Amino acid sequence: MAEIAKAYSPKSVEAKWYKHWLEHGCFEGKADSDRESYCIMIPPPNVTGRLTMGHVLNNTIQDILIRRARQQGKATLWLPGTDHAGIATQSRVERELKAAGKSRHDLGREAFFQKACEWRDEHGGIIFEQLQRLGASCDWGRSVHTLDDDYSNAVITSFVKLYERGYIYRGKRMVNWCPISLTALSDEEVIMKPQKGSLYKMRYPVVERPGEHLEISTTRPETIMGDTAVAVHPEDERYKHLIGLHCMRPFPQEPIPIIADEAVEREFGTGALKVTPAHDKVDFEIGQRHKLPSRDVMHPDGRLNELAGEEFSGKDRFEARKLAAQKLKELDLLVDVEVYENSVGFSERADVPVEPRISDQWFLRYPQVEEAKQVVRDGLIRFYPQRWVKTYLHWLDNIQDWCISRQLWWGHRIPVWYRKGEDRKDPKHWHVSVEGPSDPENWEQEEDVLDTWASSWIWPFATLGWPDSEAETARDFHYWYPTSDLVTGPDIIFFWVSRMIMAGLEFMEGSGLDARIPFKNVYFTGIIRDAQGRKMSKSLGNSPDPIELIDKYGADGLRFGIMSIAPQGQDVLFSEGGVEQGRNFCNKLWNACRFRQLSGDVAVNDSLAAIIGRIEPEHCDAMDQAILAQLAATLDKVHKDLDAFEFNSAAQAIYAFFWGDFCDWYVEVSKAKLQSDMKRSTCLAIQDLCLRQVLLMLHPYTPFITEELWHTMGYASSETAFIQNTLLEQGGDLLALLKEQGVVLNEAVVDRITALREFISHARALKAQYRVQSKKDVSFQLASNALGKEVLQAYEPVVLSLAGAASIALGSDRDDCPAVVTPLGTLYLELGSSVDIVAERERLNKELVRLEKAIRAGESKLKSPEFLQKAPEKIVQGARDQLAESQKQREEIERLLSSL
RNA sequence: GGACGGCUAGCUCAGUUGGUUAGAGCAACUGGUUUACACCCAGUAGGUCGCAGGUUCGAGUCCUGCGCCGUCCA
Repeated sequence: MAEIAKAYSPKSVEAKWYKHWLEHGCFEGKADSDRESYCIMIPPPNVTGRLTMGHVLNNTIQDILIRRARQQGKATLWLPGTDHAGIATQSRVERELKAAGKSRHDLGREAFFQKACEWRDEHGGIIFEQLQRLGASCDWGRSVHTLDDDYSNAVITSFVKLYERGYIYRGKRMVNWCPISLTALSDEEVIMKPQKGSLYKMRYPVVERPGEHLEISTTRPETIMGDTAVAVHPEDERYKHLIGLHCMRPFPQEPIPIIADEAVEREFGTGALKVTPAHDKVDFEIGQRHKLPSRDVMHPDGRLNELAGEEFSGKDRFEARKLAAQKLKELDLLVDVEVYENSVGFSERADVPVEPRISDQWFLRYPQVEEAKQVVRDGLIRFYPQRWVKTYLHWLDNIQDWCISRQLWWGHRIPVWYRKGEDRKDPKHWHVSVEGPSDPENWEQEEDVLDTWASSWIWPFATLGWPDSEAETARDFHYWYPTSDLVTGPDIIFFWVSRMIMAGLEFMEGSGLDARIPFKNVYFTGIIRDAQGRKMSKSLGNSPDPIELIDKYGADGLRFGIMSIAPQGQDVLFSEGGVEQGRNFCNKLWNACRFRQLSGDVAVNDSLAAIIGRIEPEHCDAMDQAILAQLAATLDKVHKDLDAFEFNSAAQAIYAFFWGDFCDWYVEVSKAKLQSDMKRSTCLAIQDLCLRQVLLMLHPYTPFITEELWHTMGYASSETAFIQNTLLEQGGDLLALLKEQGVVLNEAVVDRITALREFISHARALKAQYRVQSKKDVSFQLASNALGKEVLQAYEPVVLSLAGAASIALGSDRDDCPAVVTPLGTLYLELGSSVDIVAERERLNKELVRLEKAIRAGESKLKSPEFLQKAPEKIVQGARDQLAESQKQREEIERLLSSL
């Protein structure tokens, strides 16, 4: 056994073990038909991304799950990977080009793609190194990127299959258009934000009735030029007489019909709506119903075009808004402008208002919608916390077709070819296949690429080789699929989770839904926020660099810290204090092991049975039994919590046992016990046992330090016997093994030790209150009850050392020293000087007040016949016992007070 | 407008089917070079459980209404 340093220094330990683990293939997913399979697919981070606190939380949880699965003897696979992040990556590369005075069009499609690949290769993969620093036990050899050849093939195959099955169509539709990225976006990529704007009230002359006007409200006067009608509600008495007439669009001047449509909100503005089918979703639908022409007055980049008229052509949409308002004023058509707040959709990536725009796009009608609802509703897939089920089902109930095409060059190019010289709109002239047409010279491929999410929704099976059956065999597809748990944020429940479920159900074969679902449990993490509850963002500069935190506190410290402050399913308010606590915890663990080493060499530690074999039942006293019982209870609690994905509850249970029960109590108790030759070896065996189980329980949270200590403490049977391959017992297993050894835990023992611990606390408090230095051994006298006498006689050395006492004499009542009522009797502190009567009275009175309150409550409860009649016997008896105890203590305190 | 979540000690949060005197960590305060650990030890203080009703022998916990904060959907 090696010497252990005084303070834990994570740096070298972490690097050393990660290297060992990789060298010995610890994380390789190996199919094993004798064992249950357990598989997690990483939510692929952006290939050029850097580790964020969100990743830390998310991946620590995944690592906890997979490491625990190993401790349960399962065959495990945690498959890592990255996605190409279409818009994000493309705009980064374009920005770089722009700095060099070029655009992607200067390069051309092929060269641009090449350039983007280079950029990706240069900046990519860093996040993997960072995840390794965190200790993530992924099978790196299986890493997948969404633009890998075989993954791309899977993406294209999925498109072709869906097309063949009739789910995909091309159409000129209203889409969310990003004027910066120049691409369509899906509804999910649009963020609604409240905006302060103006509501313009203006009047359009009614053509057929000179002198009469129709008042119209709009927030977007810059689209006036695109108006092709004015709509009112058919039931609106104010306007009924105008339906069928025309009014004059102010610029460019042209009569447009006044129509009736139920989509018009009568209460909004004046109740008359200008209809611009090319620039608004609702207007587009009205236009369809009334066969109105579309006037698209905007360029893709948000500048107005020629149709808008000379004055407006070339102006940006926001500039045009001002200009249009001004022009209305000049024409004396502007009635009023009021301040108005409404929600405006913003492009998630470019953070500018999206422009509803008509364009040719590819759409997907979602497959397997009903089945996707069913599998979650019926619990084939479980959500943790469960409440997200409602959000999920609500989205599926209101599902809209998915715009899957993007006007980008970075991504999977849609596998559709158009016959040269023919009408692209007519599917008769299309070729849709994975390989492409055999006579490519006669065809032009679709320019658009697929939405990144349309490549990542097949992640759970495309990473395992689908659709290539040879690859599936090589990667043990059928062993790992369906995967076990998915860990992700609720913000991508629509983007990703629901879509993966539909994809799994659509593409996987198998009779039952349970064979086709992509995963069985979904754990939704919270969002990491700063201490003020704000989201972490680059612009606020409030997101700490996890790698700096690892350098400062160690990966284990960061992991344990974040897990103990992360409430279940709620957002996490990050503060460095939590990480510091994690580091401190690791240091405490380190020192507990170090102290164990300083206490004496161990005999045999390399199996649980061997350690238990060292316990001599006849020397296993109440304190030993109590800590063993607490250990067994903690094991059960940790298993139960982790089964329910309650990570911080399990962490707290381990913390409380290790720090509170083991270090603060049992190790302190041991210091006296180790003096006794008789008790020594049993005590050390129990310490070894506790530490071993603590290391095992902790290993999923803090893999590095536990592996290190596992070896230095001799728990490993060899260099390469890693802690991850040791099964973690249930409490019952431990009790059974102890029983075989002849150690039977008496339930009452824990209560007795609790009473003893309370007694010690009282003794220490008494000393502290009288400003006696805690190290100074003082003399006590105990007017003991039966329990006190027994306990004191049995454990005198321990009690003396823990209370910091030179002696505790059994005696009778005193009236010349401060006293405290304890479960073992009334304890007197011999001061040698006179008692501060005022202070003592104050102290005792306070205690008296507390007791009287409890007694009043107890009495009134026990006076109520209904309580006695209706409450369970156990509760009634408990109340009686408690009241009796309180009354006894009150009498004692009253006696002490009167003797002062 | 709808849905969901939160409101418990100065701060962050536990509190599982209603049951004995509502807990922990951090911060604060007092004292401490104990046979490991100051990244530590001992102790003290701090709560009308958001508000108002209701059900019940008994409510932080269940029901109803309201308020504030947050998220998502329209």
